[in-house]
Amino acid sequence: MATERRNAVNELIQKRGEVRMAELEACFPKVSTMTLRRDLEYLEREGLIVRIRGGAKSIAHLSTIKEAAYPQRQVENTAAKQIIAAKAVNLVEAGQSIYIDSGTTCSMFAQALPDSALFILTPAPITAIELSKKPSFKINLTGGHLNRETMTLTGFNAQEHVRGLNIDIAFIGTGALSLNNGFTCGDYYEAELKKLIIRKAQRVVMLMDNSKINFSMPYTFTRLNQIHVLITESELPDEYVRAAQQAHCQLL
Amino acid sequence: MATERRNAVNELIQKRGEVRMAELEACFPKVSTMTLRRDLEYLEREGLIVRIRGGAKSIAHLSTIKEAAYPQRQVENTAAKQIIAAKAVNLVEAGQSIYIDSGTTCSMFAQALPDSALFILTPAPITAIELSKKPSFKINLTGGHLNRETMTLTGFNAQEHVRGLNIDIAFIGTGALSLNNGFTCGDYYEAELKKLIIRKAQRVVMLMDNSKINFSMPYTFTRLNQIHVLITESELPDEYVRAAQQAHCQLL
DNA sequence: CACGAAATGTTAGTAATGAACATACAAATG
DNA sequence: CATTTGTATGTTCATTACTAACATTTCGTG
Repeated sequence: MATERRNAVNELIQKRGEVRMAELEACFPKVSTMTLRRDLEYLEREGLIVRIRGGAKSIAHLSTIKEAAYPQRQVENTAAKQIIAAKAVNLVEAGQSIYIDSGTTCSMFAQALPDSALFILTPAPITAIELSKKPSFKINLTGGHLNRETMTLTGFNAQEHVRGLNIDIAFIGTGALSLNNGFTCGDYYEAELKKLIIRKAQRVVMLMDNSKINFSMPYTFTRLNQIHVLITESELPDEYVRAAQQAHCQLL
Repeated sequence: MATERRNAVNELIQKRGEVRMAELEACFPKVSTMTLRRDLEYLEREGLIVRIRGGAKSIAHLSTIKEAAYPQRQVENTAAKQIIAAKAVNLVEAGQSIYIDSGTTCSMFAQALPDSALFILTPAPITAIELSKKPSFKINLTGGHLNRETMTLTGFNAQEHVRGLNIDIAFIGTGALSLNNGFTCGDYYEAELKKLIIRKAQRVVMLMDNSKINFSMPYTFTRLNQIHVLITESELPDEYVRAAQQAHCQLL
């Protein structure tokens, strides 16, 4: 039957992410190349795959949504963010209830988490979708208005939502850090949400790559003395190390 | 400069979604085909595009995330759903406040909506992300627990959230329709949310492809007499047409 | 200025593709 | 029951797009 084979072809592509024509022919020796070609044509029309020269790719595999979501933003400092994510993962224990903020650094941290029993709250739909691939997570989105710039949910509803939950550890991202203004971000509502989370969480962990240092953005949402751990990819400048020590903020 | 041109090529692809080699050559007459080819190769390695025979596509455009999210689901009826979506779009007017349910049919409808001043509430993070590409929309997510099976937000929080909002038109999807059990779906919490929305909305529009007819799923969430419009891709069987007439439900 | 490295251009061979036509089979029609 | 229609498939073949390999230019750096 035609549709059975098509589904089989589709499944194969979804599973592998990408197949060459030759592989397909090997898997389906009973039908001709042309038939498989036509199957691919069909699946492409259905929006399940893209045909590339010599084979086809699964669209699902391609859409590691990052590009879809933060469109114009450059892909910067991936390496640094990976380091930060790796450090942060060690702070989490199975069974905990954690909050993961929006932003690329936090999103990488989310992806680095091992599949274990965790309750995860996040205001980032993209992170939620990524997380949903690991079946042990219980995922909760804050809800509210979706801010296009940051792909973050904010506003009255988001805050209402958070009030009823308990958070063991909050992993927060930041737009900037300066000695004068502390941790700052560019959106009022996001700042408010961060403040609320920081107040509610047992433990607050800030994830920040060093490129954020010595800048300020409009809204201060916390300072070194209110957070418990600050994770960066490498050593901070001396004045920040001193400030952190004074504020009893652990550096990782 | 090489990087400038690459960025320009990338932007062009991101803007158009897809370009043919010939178009690229027309846009960049100063460089050879081969250079453009190498640019595409580079952009592909960066994860920004996929090269297809004869040109390239933007990954951002492809990540019509639907498949990323409903992974295992079989290939179904895209054509039918497109027809339904096209019909439904006509019911919406600028300035309205609408609810868009989760599910592939509703998601296609969402994508078919023209960019106009609309307040849109949805329990589907995927739909929210899709919608965020159209800048005139005000997008609101219900929040709550993310159900992996359906990629839908449900639960206490989602319902709390909805209570405070006013909806002009609700576009609802369904798992099945039968004469005995009415419209049914497979998840208790989703059924509850749908019920609530149907109660709150001024007008209720059901989007359903005909393959859903004559089946039942565990939870009934509404019946023909509670909805105002039922949109399908083609004529319904006679007994359903009669039932709809009796229930004063418009068929489109 | 000279040198190597990177970017670009040129060419030619090849492999993938799609169009056109042919066949087989099933369903619909008379 | 014969005929028609439609769908799925196979086969062939010309076209085209692609890559690899090599040649040339441009650029940056000592």
